[in-house]
Amino acid sequence: MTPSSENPQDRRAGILATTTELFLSHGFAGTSMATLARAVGMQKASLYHHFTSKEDLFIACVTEGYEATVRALDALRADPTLSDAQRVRATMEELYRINLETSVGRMAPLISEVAQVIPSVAQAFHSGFITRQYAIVTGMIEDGIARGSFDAVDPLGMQHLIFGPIITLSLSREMTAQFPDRDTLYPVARIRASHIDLILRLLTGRAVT
Amino acid sequence: MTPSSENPQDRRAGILATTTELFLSHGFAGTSMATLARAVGMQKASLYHHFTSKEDLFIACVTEGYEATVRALDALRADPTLSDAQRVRATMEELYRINLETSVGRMAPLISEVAQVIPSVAQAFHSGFITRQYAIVTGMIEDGIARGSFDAVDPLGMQHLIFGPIITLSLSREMTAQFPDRDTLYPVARIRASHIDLILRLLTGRAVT
DNA sequence: TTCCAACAACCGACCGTTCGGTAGGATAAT
DNA sequence: ATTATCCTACCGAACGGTCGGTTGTTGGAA
Repeated sequence: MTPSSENPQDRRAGILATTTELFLSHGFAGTSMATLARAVGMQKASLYHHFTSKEDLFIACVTEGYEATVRALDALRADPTLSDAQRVRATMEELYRINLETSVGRMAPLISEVAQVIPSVAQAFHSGFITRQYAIVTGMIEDGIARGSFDAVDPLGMQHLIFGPIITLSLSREMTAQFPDRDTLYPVARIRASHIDLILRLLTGRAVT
Repeated sequence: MTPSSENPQDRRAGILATTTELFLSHGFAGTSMATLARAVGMQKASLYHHFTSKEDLFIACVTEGYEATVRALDALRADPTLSDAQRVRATMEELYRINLETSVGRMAPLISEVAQVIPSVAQAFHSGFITRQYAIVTGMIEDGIARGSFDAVDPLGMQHLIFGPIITLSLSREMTAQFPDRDTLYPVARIRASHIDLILRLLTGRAVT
């Protein structure tokens, strides 16, 4: 039959994008290969032509795609045109975007589901995505403290104070995805603004930049 | 065969405790009724004698058990022997216990997995557990502000700053449950102490009680 | 330019296994 | 004798995965 469309690189990316959405909404065990194949417009056997197993497909969904997000954060950390407070603000806005709007950012609950069955994917996700995000932000705060821009706060505590509300907000919105009043329960813009304000207040002692 | 043991109330609670652990570690779709039955020491058909369906069993796991946890928080809020700062500190310590050590506190990722398939359970969990936790803490902060004990911070922002790191820590520890260095990556006692300290600093302006 | 082997992509049909759930009988306490 | 509890045995459906075979594309030899 026809190669269906476009170039093979885009095809693979398209399959991953579609299947990732289904994994996110129905879980790993709750999504069958037949369902995935139908969603990308092919038969199950054809999907097995592209990926050797369901596990292989899932690992590809998780690992491919977070490289770009981490690079964006690295760029912010190295940006010399920003003040330390501006850098933290811009980074937090990017973290909200990554963890609420990209599929890789919404994958943490999914990873915890399969962590016991496929331990390697938990390792890869944690070291490749989570740890690197943490390191960038923690380094940013330590830089600010060293330069005298920030108060001498505990970087570990600040790290959890920055990431905790963002990741939990992502999880809360997944959990309430089909609630009619989700945006009232969890208003992203207002929560983000308040969060950033409070963090900067802690870092710079009262000033809101 | 014999009624196996003890009184029927404890029996049901025992079944729920065991199956909840399995649901938590392998997900809803990833845990079969046969596996659950074997874990509680009976045959699948016998488990169906106690619960009419897998969904029924799961809903019981989620809904039964969070009443006690919410009552403990209510008691803290009403305790007149505590200062406002002490009350927040004691409440946060209890929140860490609930969300890290009790099974109901670790269920958020599980709920998000089944939310699309069983919408009612997401509704019940959210209104019966999440919303009530939030309301207690938010009310506590508003009380403190009204009494002049706390600075005039945004209660919504504070709510997310308090719950976010706790729920995320719970999720992170689930995700890294089988990592050999989990307690080094996520040292609960140190994170909790730092978290409480930073929250009180925001509320009382610098003082650490 | 033509031909054809090699190849990636795809399909319908099928494999053995496991799924959630049910029927009917055995056991044991009351 | 009744009732609650548990069992073995079974059902149709769905699961992950494999099979042999068909199609369009491609590139090099004639």
